[in-house]
Formats: sequence, C-alpha cells, structure tokens
Amino acid sequence: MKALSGSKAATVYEVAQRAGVSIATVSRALRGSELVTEKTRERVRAAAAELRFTPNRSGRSLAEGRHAANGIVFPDLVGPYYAEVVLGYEETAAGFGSSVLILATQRRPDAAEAVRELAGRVDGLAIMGQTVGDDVVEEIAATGLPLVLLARDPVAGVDTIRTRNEGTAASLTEHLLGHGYRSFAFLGDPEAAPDVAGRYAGLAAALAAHGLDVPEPVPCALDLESGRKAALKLLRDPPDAVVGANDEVALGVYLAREEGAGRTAITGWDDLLAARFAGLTTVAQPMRELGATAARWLHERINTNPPPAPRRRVLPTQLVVRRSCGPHPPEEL
Amino acid sequence: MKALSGSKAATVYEVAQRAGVSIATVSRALRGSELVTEKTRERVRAAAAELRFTPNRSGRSLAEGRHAANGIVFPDLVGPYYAEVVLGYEETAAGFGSSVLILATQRRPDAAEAVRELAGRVDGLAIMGQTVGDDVVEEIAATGLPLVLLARDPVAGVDTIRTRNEGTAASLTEHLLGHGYRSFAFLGDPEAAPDVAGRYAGLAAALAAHGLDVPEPVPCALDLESGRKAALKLLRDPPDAVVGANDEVALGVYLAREEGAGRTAITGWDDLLAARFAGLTTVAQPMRELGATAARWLHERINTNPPPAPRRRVLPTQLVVRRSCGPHPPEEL
DNA sequence: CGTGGCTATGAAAGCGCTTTCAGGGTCGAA
DNA sequence: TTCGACCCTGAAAGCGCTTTCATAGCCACG
Repeated sequence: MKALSGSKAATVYEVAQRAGVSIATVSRALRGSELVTEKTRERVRAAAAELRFTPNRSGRSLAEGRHAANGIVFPDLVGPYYAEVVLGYEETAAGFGSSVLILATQRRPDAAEAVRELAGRVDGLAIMGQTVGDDVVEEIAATGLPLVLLARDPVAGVDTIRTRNEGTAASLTEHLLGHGYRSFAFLGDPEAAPDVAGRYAGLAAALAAHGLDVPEPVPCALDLESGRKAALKLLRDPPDAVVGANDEVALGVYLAREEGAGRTAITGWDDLLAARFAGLTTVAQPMRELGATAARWLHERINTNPPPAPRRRVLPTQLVVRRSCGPHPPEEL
Repeated sequence: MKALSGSKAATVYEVAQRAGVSIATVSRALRGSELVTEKTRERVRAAAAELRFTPNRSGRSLAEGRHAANGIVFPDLVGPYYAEVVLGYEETAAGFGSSVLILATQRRPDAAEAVRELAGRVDGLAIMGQTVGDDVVEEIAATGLPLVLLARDPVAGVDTIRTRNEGTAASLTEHLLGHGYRSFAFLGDPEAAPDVAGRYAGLAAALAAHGLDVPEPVPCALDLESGRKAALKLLRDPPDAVVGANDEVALGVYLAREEGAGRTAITGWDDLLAARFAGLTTVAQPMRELGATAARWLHERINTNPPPAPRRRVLPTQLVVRRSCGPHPPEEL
C-alpha cells in the first residue's frame, strides 16, 4: 500500500547519519531547540538540505498527539458566500499555526462518512449549514472533538455562530412596506436551510404585524436558474414585491423580469458583487468574520482546560438598499 | 505538548480490549477485511461505537506510508475564480479518496515556509499562480513530491495546466477593432501574474498586427477599487477601449465611467456573475475543469510507477460578448 | 588535581495504526 | 481416530517523529 512513485523521501534517520548525530539531535536542531550547539545545528541543516529532507507530518502529529490542523465542512463554494467564510477561517487558523482541511459535501451521498473520516485528521472542526445531520454532529461532539457550527441551528453543548436573519428580514420587509407594497412572495425553501427559515420568518412576522397576508414560501433552490424558473411562473400574477432567499435567486427573478414579466420589486440576500451591478436591494453579511470567529473559538476550545462553556453568537447583518426595490425616495409607488 | 481539552480519544487498544480481541482484529474488522468473522466484526463495531472510536489518521498514514491527502496553494479566494478551481479540485480529489488541504498565501511573508510545511502533510500538491517563487517549486519538486502548477509559467519537469490567454486576448482585440476602436488601454500588471502577461501579450500582438500603437500597460491590482481609481485617471483622456486584466478591474472601470467619465468600451476576463449583470464583455474560463484536471494528474502521478513524463496543457477559453464593448451589430461608431 | 555542576548529545520509549508471520482451531477425508 | 488443510486470530514489528532520561564531557572552583 506504499505510494508507488518517486524515490522514498528522506527521514530523520538518514539526516542523522549524514550529519553524524542522533535523530534526537536532528529533531532538536531543526525545531530550533536551545539545546543544540550552533555548530551542530548547522551541520544538521546542511545534511537536511542535501537530502532534501521534508519532515513527515504524520510522524510528528503522532508523537505530539495533535494534528495542528482544523477542518471545515461546507455545502459548496459556489457563490462568494462560503468562499469568504472559508477564507476567513483559513486566515485565522493559519495564524494559530494550523493547517486547514476542507470538505465540500456537495450532494455526496457519503457526506457523513467523509465528515467522520475528517474528524480523525483534525484537532477541531467547523461545520456549516446543511451538510450533515444533527445526529452526525452529536456523534462527533460526543467523541470530544472541538466543534463549532456555522449558519446552522444549534446543537446542545456545541458552539454556534450565525448571522442575523430574522431581524434584518423584518427590517427589509418594513422597507418594502414603506414603498407601499402590500402583496409579497418569498422564494426559497425554509425547510432547506435555517438561514432561509429565518429570513422567511422575519418577513412573515413583519407582514403579520401589519395585518397583511403572509404568503406561503415558494420552494426554490438557491441558484440563478431555479430563481428564474420560479419567477417566470410567479410573475404571471405578479405580487408587488418578491423577496428572494439569496441574491442568486433574486437575480434569477431579475432575469425573468427582463424577459417581460412586470416590474415587481425584488430583493435578495448576501450582497454579492453581482447584486451591486444589478442594483439589487439585499442584505450584507460579515462572512469573513464568521469564518474567523469559528477558527478563533476552535483554537480556544482546543487549548483551554477545562473546555469553556458552549457559546452562541449571532453576527449582525446590514440592509443594503438599491434600486431593485423601487425608486427612492418612495413617493412614486 | 498534548492537546489540553477533553478526555483523550479512544484507540484501537481500548476497542480491542473491550471487544476481547487483538488490535489487529480491530483494524481488520473496521477496515472491512475479509479475514474476520461477521460475528467478530459485529463485536468490534459495537465496542468501537460504545467508545466513540475515531481512528487517528496520523497513525494510519504513518503505517501506510501515505497521507491520503492533497494540498492546493492559491493566492486567495476573493472572486469566484480561485474558489471554483478549488472546488473542482476538491471534488475530484475526494473521488479518489483524498482529503484536501488548502493554503491561501494572501500576502503572508512566510508563504514559502508554509508551503514547505504543507508538503510534509500531503501526497501531492497543486500550486496556483503567484504564490511562491520558482525556487520553492523547484526545491519541492526535487524532493520527489508530485506537483502540478496551475495558471503559472512552467518549471522544468513539473506538470503545468493553464488556460488560454494570449489567443483569446487577440480574438477579443480583433472584436474591439471590428467595433472601429483604434486607441486602447490595458489595465493590469503583466509582471504580477503570467495570466495577465498573456492577456496583455495577446492584445499587443493583435494591435501590432494591425499596425496600431501598442499602449504601455497601466499597472493595477486586480480588484474593483484599484480598477476604479486607475480608470478615473485614465478616463480624463479616454481611449476608445479599456481592456481590463480581469472582470473586477473592468467593473471598476465601469463604476468610474458611471461617475461621468465618457463612454469608453470596456472588457474584462473571467466572466463573473457580476459581469453578466453589468453587461460586461469578457472571457469565460473552465475553472472547475482546471482544478479537476490538477487533481486527476496528481492522482495519476502519485499512483504511477515509473512516474509519467511531465505534461502541459492549455485549456480553452471563450469570448463572451456583451454590451460593454459597444452596440452590436457594430455599425454605429 | 579532584569534584560538582552544567551542557550538549544519545539511547530508547512511545504516539496509533497496518500488516506480516505464525499458530491454534475446526473440519473433512482417510 | 488421525492427519492435513484451511480459516481466523494474535503477537510483534515498524512507519517517522518527539521527548524523557541518562550520560559523557567540560569548566570552574576548592
């Protein structure tokens, strides 16, 4: 089961032999221990360089009892949302000297198994959104592996970081009401993701508070094409405003509208770059911060004894008003 | 140097003891070896479940002599370009049973050291664009670690995958010439990235072929704001067309133009989602395919003996014409 | 010149796992 | 009943590294 290619890599033993020292000294010299003469260190360095020695991290991990690596599990990297989160995570983890393993569950049937396998490679794990079920989360948490959940409903005893959905969705709705809109549609499946559920709940709450009809959500995948298709149906009898669960859906509606279907107001969520150029009213989230906080919390949990009490945090989000929700100031309809 | 938190994880020894078998049997049972009775396997499974056993991957890696993990090094994940590549890479690597370690060099001063460290954790490594110098690439290649370079100039003996820049840039230029444009500006620093250099070279070649002036490139970072600022200066005396090194730069020019500076034609590169909504003429690249190919090549190189000869491939790119380069058909202006 | 106290180094154990090799048990055939 | 064949299991080695513990060598001091 050995790797087949190339000449076998050099090990501490060969470096030690070449430098005329013991493997203990090699390790010390290369790790920067104070316990080696500068002269010896140089000799070891030279030998290592000649042999192109690259320490095998598995050996070190095993000896040290830690991986110096963290993992992050996310659905995919389509759209900047997850990419930004991952980037924030990686940056912060790297600052703590940890490598980062990624796992995109996409629609893999064996996602749970992949996550379990990943758990054996890391000192801590961040799990985003709808990637694996709570049962898997609980199972892994029970092993004692430090865990933090991102953009997903909390699980007992596990750290959770989310972004504000409900409140900002309500603000967004108020804004739309200010435009004079009275009939609404929501595009997205609250069952599919807690984030979507929160956004719908915020809309529903605000409408209910004004004594208006709360529309049933229109189930819709979170991509451009799904949004467009859903909108083409919807816009036959267009509501005053369509609230998309995210920007991609909203931009899909945008496309449908260009194809002739009315002049309904549209809003999204995420503040993609495209939203800016489409003039889409949306909600911005601190994605990088989300990832960074996850990495920081994991680091704390890994290095604190006894482990801190589980924490939960909701990061603020911000309404970004552009022209897709109608003309401003809102005098003319 | 032990991890501090939590109770220590279960090992094969404890599972073995609990199941009343040897560690060899535990390993076999859990790995699905044929050599274990179904009854024994069940007993082991039960013990493992009770102890919440998660195999330590370092132990396995050490014993097997392989990491079952690949790495990918990229500058950052800002913009969908790298994210898509990483996603394609991860997906394919996962298909081969390899985990993926990411390293975003951002502007870390210790990028080279981080890459060396990463090299000790993986069976193969993909290195993108301007992350580390050729010296580091050569150094790592010399250790025998399978390597593939992405979107970067080849290094002797190392696989390289790129996307077509020069040819498509020339086509783009021809298109702009067809519009009747005669004066051009290029926004981007050819020194900064081989991709940018290729795009500039294609532009220059096409212009030269028509006996037109070849403008000096206007150095500019590859983000929106840099593009906007560069454009604000540039558009005081606007050329007929501005060719941005990527979409973000081009969209920056777009913003500057909205601020009142002329009606210069604009083109970008990458075909971001935002490009579609801004109506930006640009060039689409098979980013996912780029990452996927890298993972496939690495897998082949890792598992082939003797190693295959170094390969190079240039993936095709495609001109996407939208309205930012002027009205079509190109009669007027 | 002897001795104690350092300091640089080496020997060896051990991290958790896989795998080879050997052996005990069981069963069928003689 | 005995013997060989075969199957399942266990003992143990070994993957590459870190770290503890012991020690050889050195210097300063008495």
